[in-house]
Amino acid sequence: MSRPTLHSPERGSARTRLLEAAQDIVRAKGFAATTVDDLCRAADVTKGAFFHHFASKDALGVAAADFWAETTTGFFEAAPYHDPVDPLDRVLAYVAFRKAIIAGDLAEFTCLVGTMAQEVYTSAPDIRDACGRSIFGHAATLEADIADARQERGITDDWTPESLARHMQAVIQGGFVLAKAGDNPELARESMDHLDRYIRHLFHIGG
Amino acid sequence: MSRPTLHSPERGSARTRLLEAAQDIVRAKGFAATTVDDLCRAADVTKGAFFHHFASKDALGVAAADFWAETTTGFFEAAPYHDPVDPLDRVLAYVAFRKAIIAGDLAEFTCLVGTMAQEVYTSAPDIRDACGRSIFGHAATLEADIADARQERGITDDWTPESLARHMQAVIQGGFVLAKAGDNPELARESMDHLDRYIRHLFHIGG
DNA sequence: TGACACATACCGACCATATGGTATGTTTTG
DNA sequence: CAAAACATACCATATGGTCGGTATGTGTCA
Repeated sequence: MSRPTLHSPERGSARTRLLEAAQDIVRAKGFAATTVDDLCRAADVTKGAFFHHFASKDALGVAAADFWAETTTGFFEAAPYHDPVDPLDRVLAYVAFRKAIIAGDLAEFTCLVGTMAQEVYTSAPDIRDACGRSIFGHAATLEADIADARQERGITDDWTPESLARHMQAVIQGGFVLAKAGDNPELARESMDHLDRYIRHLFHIGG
Repeated sequence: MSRPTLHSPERGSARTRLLEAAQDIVRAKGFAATTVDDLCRAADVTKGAFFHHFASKDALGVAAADFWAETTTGFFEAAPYHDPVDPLDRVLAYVAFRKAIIAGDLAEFTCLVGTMAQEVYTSAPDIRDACGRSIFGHAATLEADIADARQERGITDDWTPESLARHMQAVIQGGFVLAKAGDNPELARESMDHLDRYIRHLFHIGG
């Protein structure tokens, strides 16, 4: 779905480099504060190339959100948290994985689409919707494991797999907000620990 | 601490009107996308007045975060969730209160400092720190009730009142992010329900 | 009491520059 | 060769910020 130009969409094209630059810069400065020139400079591309590939700055925002969805989908599909045979173990392994990849600089592990959605949700509905597709699409990938775990463990409490999957994303996003506000990644990990504990409680598992 | 000018700091001054305008506009458009002219127009104030009261746009950002901390502190102090005699009931009443005030437009109930922190955490450390003070200061107001509830209920599990208080804020902030991304306030309420369930589990309370 | 010094609050025109976007090329590629 | 991919110069405007000026107190002292 990566806007496959007829010719060569191979890695390293100007379009791709711009989208990759957007991931880094927008996560660090936000979308509005990121200028077209910032992106061109980082991607080593001229303005003409930028507007050849994107009709406007907002159009790049949409494309960046879509690109983020693609890359993260691939990243999470290849992650090792799918390995356990027990579905609940897979869910808990997901949380552990999300916690484990919190490392280095804040802009390296926080979420592009969560950041953008906060900023532009009212002024750029197109971007907001693209961010929404990314977040909720990712949440949906957790539903099957949660549903299987529910069935396997005979859980009948009144919460749904869809709802828990979304809540997990909310905790992750909220952890990022606090980590940024406190300038401390540990704050994000802390909330993941609470999320882990919550899920164990939901499935009646001791510490 | 509201910069009490010697003369008349009475409500309705240009400075206050600008800070109130900032609450509305920044929550809707984000800080970077909010222009000084936007604020002056909304506050019915000239640019001269703006830069008389604030040395720069960033300085207004800091003042807006501080102003937010003041107003929300008063708002939550006056809220009814403090009434229950049982400390755990107060904690749960807080969550119920946070859920209850989710109404109307997204920009009306979402958090100014959470939004700003996400945007400027790296480009404007002063604003980020002011946002952090607001968020973590508010979280701290919950710690006493949580600690009392822990003691009263004989809970000795390995989580701290400080940590839970922060996690509660993370869930709230994350709920706002999802509500914006999905353009649906119900998504924020949904996470509050999970938070309520988590706290009940932590204190070994049935549905 | 009145006049003077002084501070604060506010006004509105102006400025330098940054910014998104365009027009018109030139180069590359299938 | 034709179309896509890029480059360069340029434009209109938006934007943060400045600056000189005015109006309204406020304290002080003769």
